[in-house]
Amino acid sequence: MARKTGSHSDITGPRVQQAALRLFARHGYAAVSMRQIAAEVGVQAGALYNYTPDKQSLLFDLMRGHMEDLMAERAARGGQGGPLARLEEFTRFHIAFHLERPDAVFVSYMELRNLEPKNFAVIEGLRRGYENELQGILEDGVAEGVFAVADPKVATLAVIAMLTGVTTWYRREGRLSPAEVGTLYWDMVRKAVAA
Amino acid sequence: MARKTGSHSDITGPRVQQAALRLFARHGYAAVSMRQIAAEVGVQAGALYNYTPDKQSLLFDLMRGHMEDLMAERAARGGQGGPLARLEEFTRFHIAFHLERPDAVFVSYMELRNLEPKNFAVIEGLRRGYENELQGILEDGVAEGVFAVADPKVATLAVIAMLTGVTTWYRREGRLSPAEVGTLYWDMVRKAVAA
DNA sequence: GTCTATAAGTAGATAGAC
DNA sequence: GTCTATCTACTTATAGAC
Repeated sequence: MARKTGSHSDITGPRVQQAALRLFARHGYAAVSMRQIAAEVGVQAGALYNYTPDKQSLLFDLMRGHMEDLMAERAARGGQGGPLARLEEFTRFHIAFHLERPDAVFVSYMELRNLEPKNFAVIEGLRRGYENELQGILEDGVAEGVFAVADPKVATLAVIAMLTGVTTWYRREGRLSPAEVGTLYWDMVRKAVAA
Repeated sequence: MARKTGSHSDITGPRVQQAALRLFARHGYAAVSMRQIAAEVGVQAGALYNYTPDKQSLLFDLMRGHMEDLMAERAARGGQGGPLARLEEFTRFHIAFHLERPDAVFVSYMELRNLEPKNFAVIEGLRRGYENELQGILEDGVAEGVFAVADPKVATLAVIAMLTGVTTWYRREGRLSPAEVGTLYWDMVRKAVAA
């Protein structure tokens, strides 16, 4: 099927997503208007509705896409080796993945409140799946005696909070490379759960 | 000076703050209207302007109050003892203080984007002062050889992110008391920075 | 101190021309 | 596919009666 003259659908669509992500990350979902997004893309507000049924879907699609990327990359790596090796891999992966997508991370952690209940349930399900991966590693390590954590669930949430916090201060122009940051955090995670 | 008949200033004022805090925490600053706050208090929207010059001041006063409470309570305790004792005190204090004020914590960490530049600078200054307390403890411990942290600044931010993250999952009705949570986190912090 | 009424502007979303 | 124009509702903030 030949494309119609003047069709920019395959170009404008991704640009709408990018503009929304950028603006939601900087100012917050509720503070950003459809007109602002349109201006960033370079179209009028009405044109946005060729690419999204409404503003809420724009937010939900961004967050679902981010979480699905996260899960897909985890699945691709698969946990090889013992608990210690898997924990190191998880830690370095989490840091690297999050430092590559600061806007998506920010939106995914800050805008949960602005999801409609049904959409919230979907995102929460994906997040829970990711957390369970880490919890499984910690529980395996405890069973083998290489880790000592009094409460694997709390330890999981504590480690993820620590790792994700890196996005609040890391700057690409700063003194540390993502790999160096990964090493600093791995050192702390390793010791925190050590037997 | 006798109070005028019908004056509720000393009662309504705090109620406005409480309602704003509650609603900002649940839905976000940008998503909450002055009418919603007024409805929660039980007055009309116009009456709110007897207590705040504008919506932005409402947010700023809440955040500044929270940070000043935090700094005041820290100052009152003062760091006695060696680095290990001071770190334990800091950790347990941070957990307890944050679990007592979930709404204020949530607003203070989520709404930084919605502060006007001048207000943002004030809050950031207060936060920096708090972080410096922890960084000083870690640096003292490294100097004495009781701690081993490759990068005290990064370790400070990592520990604070881990501790503050407790507010995202803790529920009063849950299986753990605040003191028990404090002990779980202290165990991880202690090991994470241990020599 | 609180009310009602209102000003002046912006929101999300849609209709129809091109 | 994008535009202009518009609908309806809501926003912050103020003015003036009581």
